[in-house]
Amino acid sequence: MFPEEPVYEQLARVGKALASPVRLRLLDVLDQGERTVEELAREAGVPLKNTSAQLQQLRAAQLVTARKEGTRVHYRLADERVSRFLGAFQGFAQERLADLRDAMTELLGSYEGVSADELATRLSDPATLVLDVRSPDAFAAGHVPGAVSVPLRELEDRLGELPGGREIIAYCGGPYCVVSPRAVELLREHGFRARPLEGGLTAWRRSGRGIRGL
Amino acid sequence: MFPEEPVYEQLARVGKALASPVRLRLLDVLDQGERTVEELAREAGVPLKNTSAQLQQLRAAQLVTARKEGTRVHYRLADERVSRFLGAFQGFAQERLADLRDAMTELLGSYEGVSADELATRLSDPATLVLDVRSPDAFAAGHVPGAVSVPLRELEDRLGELPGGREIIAYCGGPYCVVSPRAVELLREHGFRARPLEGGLTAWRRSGRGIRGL
DNA sequence: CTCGTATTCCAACGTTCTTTAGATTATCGG
DNA sequence: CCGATAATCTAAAGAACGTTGGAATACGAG
Repeated sequence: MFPEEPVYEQLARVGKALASPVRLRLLDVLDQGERTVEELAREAGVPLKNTSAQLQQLRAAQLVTARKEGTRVHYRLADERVSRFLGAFQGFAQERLADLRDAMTELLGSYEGVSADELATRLSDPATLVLDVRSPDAFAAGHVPGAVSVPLRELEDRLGELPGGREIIAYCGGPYCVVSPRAVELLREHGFRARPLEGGLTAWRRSGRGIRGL
Repeated sequence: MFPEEPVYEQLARVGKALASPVRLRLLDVLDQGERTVEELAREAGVPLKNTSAQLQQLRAAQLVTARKEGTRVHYRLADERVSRFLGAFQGFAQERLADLRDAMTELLGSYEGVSADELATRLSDPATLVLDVRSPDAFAAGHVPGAVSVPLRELEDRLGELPGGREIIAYCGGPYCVVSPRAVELLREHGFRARPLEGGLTAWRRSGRGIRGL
């Protein structure tokens, strides 16, 4: 009577993949670059067993692919279109749910961010310092060329290393990462001029610009 | 420790809305135009109670809005962006899941369809007949200007009414609607030249062209 | 005011999904 | 070959979701 059912069932497979906060977060981490299961679990704050289980589902929905190397398995988004769709999905959800926008401003504050385009033009400007405030591991896995790695944890102690006068552009992982706004807050309290990169490293990657591994 | 959680929870709300075959089908019907709960239930082949329950969820995710008129409630997609996103979602799922493409060709056959653009140019061509093979109710709710309503059920009996020589473009609801391919099959068996409209009335609507109510 | 219709609310059941513990596999280094 | 590590598989408990029956609401017609 309703032969379309299998088609909608297939469509729902993709929807289901996007239906869990844990999976969405894993996708956001992977959108910064390839990661092993262990790295993913740590960066996303999800128990390892669970991380592995959710990755199986993402793989079944063909959103990620795995590559085995020795004893560890590296996951990555299946291709660039997944990244773009993820961006569209997040944008769509944001324009739709006021609660989501509220949660974001509460989380991220309301610093006017720098766009990926603006960052690109500033890269060669000696009056700008680009600061990667993620973990050293994340930095090693891929970062904006020319960025300096200072994990947020160490930032307060290492303020002396930073040159005065230059404007600092701080970034972290994805569009919902809280780290760079925290860094900007700290920097401004100590008299630096600082702004966060809008959308984090993910936005940089999506804008088609290269990242540099270590 | 991981303050981003509420944000991902909100994102997942939208994902969850897309995680059920029933809801996806309801959205596809609504993408053709406004419908009451009862019409939706009938067109989608879902029990009325369940239809209502699922609509509550779609409303909570702000994908649809309701408008009360007398004793019945008319639902529609919240705005044009929902329709566009739905198209992107379906396209993304199709390019991703081979199983989905298989289910589609099994369901729809492999007639080369007419694009909405092509249909637009053909509308004024007297050598073309545009055939709406959906139910009279659906036709009344909105159709391609100039289209003739012949529900698939009646098509075989009314073949005599159709002019020979003209090419027939048959359409039904959304991209996964089986009705127009069936109609094309029937028409070709009886010697007519016929092709389906790619993506159905939904594609026509999305392409920004008007539809005519009754 | 009462009745009938369209829809929603509430509660309950069954199913599916998430999470985690325990066992298992695969690979590397010795 | 043995032991250690990374990841997965299996199974089971718990939470969330889909579905449906019965009651409730809201409205229009008479």
